[in-house]
Amino acid sequence: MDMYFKFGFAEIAHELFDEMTVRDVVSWNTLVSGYSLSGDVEMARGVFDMMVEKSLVTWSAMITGYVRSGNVDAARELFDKMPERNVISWNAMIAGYAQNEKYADAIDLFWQMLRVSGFGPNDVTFVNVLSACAHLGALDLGKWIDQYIKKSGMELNLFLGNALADMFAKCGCLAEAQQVFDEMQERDVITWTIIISGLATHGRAKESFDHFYDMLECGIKPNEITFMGILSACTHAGLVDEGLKFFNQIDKVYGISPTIEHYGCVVDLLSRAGRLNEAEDLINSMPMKPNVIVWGALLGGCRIYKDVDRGERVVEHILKLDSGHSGSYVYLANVYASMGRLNAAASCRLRMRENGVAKTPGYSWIEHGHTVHEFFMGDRSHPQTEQIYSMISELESRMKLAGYRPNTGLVVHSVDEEEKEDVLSTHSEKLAIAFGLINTRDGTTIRVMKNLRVCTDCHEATKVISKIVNREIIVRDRSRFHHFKDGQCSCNDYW
DNA sequence: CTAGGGTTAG
Repeated sequence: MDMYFKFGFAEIAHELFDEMTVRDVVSWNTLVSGYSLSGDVEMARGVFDMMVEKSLVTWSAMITGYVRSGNVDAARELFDKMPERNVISWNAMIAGYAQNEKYADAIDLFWQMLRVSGFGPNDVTFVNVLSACAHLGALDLGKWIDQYIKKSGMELNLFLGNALADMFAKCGCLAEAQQVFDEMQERDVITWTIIISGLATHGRAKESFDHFYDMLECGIKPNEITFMGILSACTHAGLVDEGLKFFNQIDKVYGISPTIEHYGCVVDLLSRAGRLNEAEDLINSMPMKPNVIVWGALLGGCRIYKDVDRGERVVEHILKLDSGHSGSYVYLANVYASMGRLNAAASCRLRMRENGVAKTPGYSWIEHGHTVHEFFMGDRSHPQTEQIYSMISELESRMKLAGYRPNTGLVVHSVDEEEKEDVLSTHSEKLAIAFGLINTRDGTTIRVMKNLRVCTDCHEATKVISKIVNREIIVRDRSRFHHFKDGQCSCNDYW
C-alpha cells in the first residue's frame, strides 16, 4: 500500500486495503498517511474519522496532511485534541507553522514544548525552529540553539548544519555561517547554495563566485536555486555581463532549463543597470509567459531611469495579469503627477480605489530579549513610544548639525512605489533603530529587519546615524543586507 | 511496517 501511495497510485493502494482480511492500526495509518502525503486531505480525514482506535501515528499523519494543504488551523485543532503527544507530534506542529510562514507561532510553540511537554528538543525540532529564526532574523534565539547543540553534544548532521548556517547567513552573520560550513562533515548542494546566496545578499559577489567554483571542484552539481544565488550576487553588485554569462551557462554548460525565476533575476539585473531595451527584449523572447514579477522588475528600471513610455506599456501588461497590483497604480499616478498631468494622476488613484487595491504596509522588526518587536510606519503602539520618538528627534537634530538634509521632495520617485512607505510618516526602520539604540549597550551592533526595500532617504539617514552614534547598524531589507558603519553602507549605494 | 527536517528573484 505504502509503495503504491508513494508512486502516486492511491486507488490501487485503497483497493489493496479493501482486499485485506485482517487489518490493524498500522494498515489504517498507512491509509491516512498515504492520503495525507499525496495531498488528498479530505480522503485522509474521512479515514481518520472512521478509525475507532487511533495511535499517535494516526494523529501526526493527519496533522501533516493539514500542514501540507496549508490549513494550519485545522492542524492545530487536532494537535490540541490529541490524547497524548510525543516529540514527533510537537515537531510536526512546529514544522507546520514554520512551513506556512507563521514563524513567530513556530517559536512560541517551541518554547511551550520546552516548558510543558517534558520532551527535549531534537535535531528535527531545531531544524524547524532555526528556519523560523532565519526568516525572522531572530539571532538571539538562533545563537541560543547553537549553544544548546554544542553543550548537548548533538551531532551537526547535514540538515542541522544547513539550518544553522542558513540562520546565521540570514541574520547577517556570514563569518558564523562560514564557521558552521567549515565544521560540517558532509556538505551537499544546499549547503553550498546557502553560502553562495548568503554572500550574494551581502553584495560579496566575488566570494560568491569563488564558492561556486569550489563547489564544482568538490564534485557537487549546482541546481536551479544555486543559480538564483549566483544571479542575485550579480544583481547586487551590478555585474551585468557576468550575470548574462552565468545565465547563458545555466542551460549550455550545466544542462538546467532556466526557470521563470531566473528570467526574473536577469530582467532585474538589466533593468537596474539601465539596459531597459535588452530587458524588454528578453521578456519578449522568454519561452514561458512572463508573470507580474518579471514585468515588475522591468517597471523598477523604468522608475529608476524615468522611462515613462515604456513604464506605461509595462503597467498595462501588469494590470492585465493582476488588476490589483498596487505598485503599478501608484507608479502611474506618480509619473502623471510629476509630468503635471494631475487629472490623469487623480483618475489613476480613483481606478485604484475602485478596484479595492491596497498597498502593502511597510513594517520593520527587531529582536530584543527573546521577543520580536514590530513597528509600522508612524506607529505609536509600542510601550516605549515616548522614548522612541524623543530618540528620533534627538537624532534628527544631531543629523542636522552633521549637515544632513532629508530630501522629502525627491523621495517620491526614488523608490519602488509599491515598496515605499508614506513620506510624511516616520518610516518603520527608524522606529526600530531608535528602539535598538535605547535598549542596547553602547557600541553593540543593531540589527533591523524590514519587509520592504529601504528607501533612499532612510538609507542616507541610517548612514549618518551610524556615524553620529558610533554603531554598526545592519538592515536586512526585502532583498539584501545593508551594513552601515561610520557613515557608509556596504552596498555602496547600489541596490 | 505507519507520523516530524534544510536552499529560491521582486
